[in-house]
Amino acid sequence: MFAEENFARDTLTPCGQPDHEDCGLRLVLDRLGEKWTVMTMAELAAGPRRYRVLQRALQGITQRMLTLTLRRLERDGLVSRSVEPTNPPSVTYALTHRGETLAALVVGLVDWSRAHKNGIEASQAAFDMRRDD
Amino acid sequence: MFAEENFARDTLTPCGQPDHEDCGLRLVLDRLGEKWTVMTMAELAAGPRRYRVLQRALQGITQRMLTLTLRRLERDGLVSRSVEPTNPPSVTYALTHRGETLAALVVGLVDWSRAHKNGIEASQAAFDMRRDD
DNA sequence: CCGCATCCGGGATGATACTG
DNA sequence: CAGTATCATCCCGGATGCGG
Repeated sequence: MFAEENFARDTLTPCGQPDHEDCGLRLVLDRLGEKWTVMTMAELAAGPRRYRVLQRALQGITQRMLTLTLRRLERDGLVSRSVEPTNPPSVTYALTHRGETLAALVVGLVDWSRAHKNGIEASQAAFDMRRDD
Repeated sequence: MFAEENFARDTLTPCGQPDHEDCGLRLVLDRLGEKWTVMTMAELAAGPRRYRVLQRALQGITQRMLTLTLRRLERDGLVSRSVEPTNPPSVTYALTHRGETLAALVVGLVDWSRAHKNGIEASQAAFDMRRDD
């Protein structure tokens, strides 16, 4: 009870609860941690895309992973999937409103990554230097 | 140990394509995707912490994962590690300036997660419903 | 008190082939 | 074009024990 009374954090702590799992963080982080999720959302942030277009844009992704990634995003209500019963069928994916709000944050991460790429690589190199010597 | 466990090997995806700018994104996303990285940064965002304090705060983390997480953050120049040669030794971790700028974005994700937790769970339930029928 | 090493399993990822 | 299905692989991360 008094063991962890040092909880003066107001905004930053995940949830301030003993159990961090239920703050919903994992719900998002696990998805974001998947290999193609962020890049897929970034691509969709530019506008709706058809399956094949996405596959071409996300160089290196397999059909299986693209389908899997889109399904999970759809399940979370972040992406919508609309089928036009033409021949051959045409499936278009787009961000939902919820997806767009998350995508906005994701874009922040993307920008940060680009801005700090060199610095991070330098830090890593320095760190490895110190170790390998 | 860390050098041989190759951190840098598979962090870069092909991405040699002109259209997509993901190189450097993985550098950050892979780190953020790790299970404890975000919560660790969130905890450190509230102020410097000693090893044992972190372990208590991040309920459920093992020593191995805490050490691994901190090492990787240190390698990226996001966290600093300072040892005071007291007896027993005292090791304190803190966010670097770079780490603080990233932590600010991470906080955005945390807030977003909390705000959308219920909505996401509802979407998932609805999605699973439709599927099971 | 702080940190490192070994063993191991599960799940995410990948490769390939096939279908409406 | 837009997926499924199956099999193989690989790495994260958990449990545990040792060492400074």
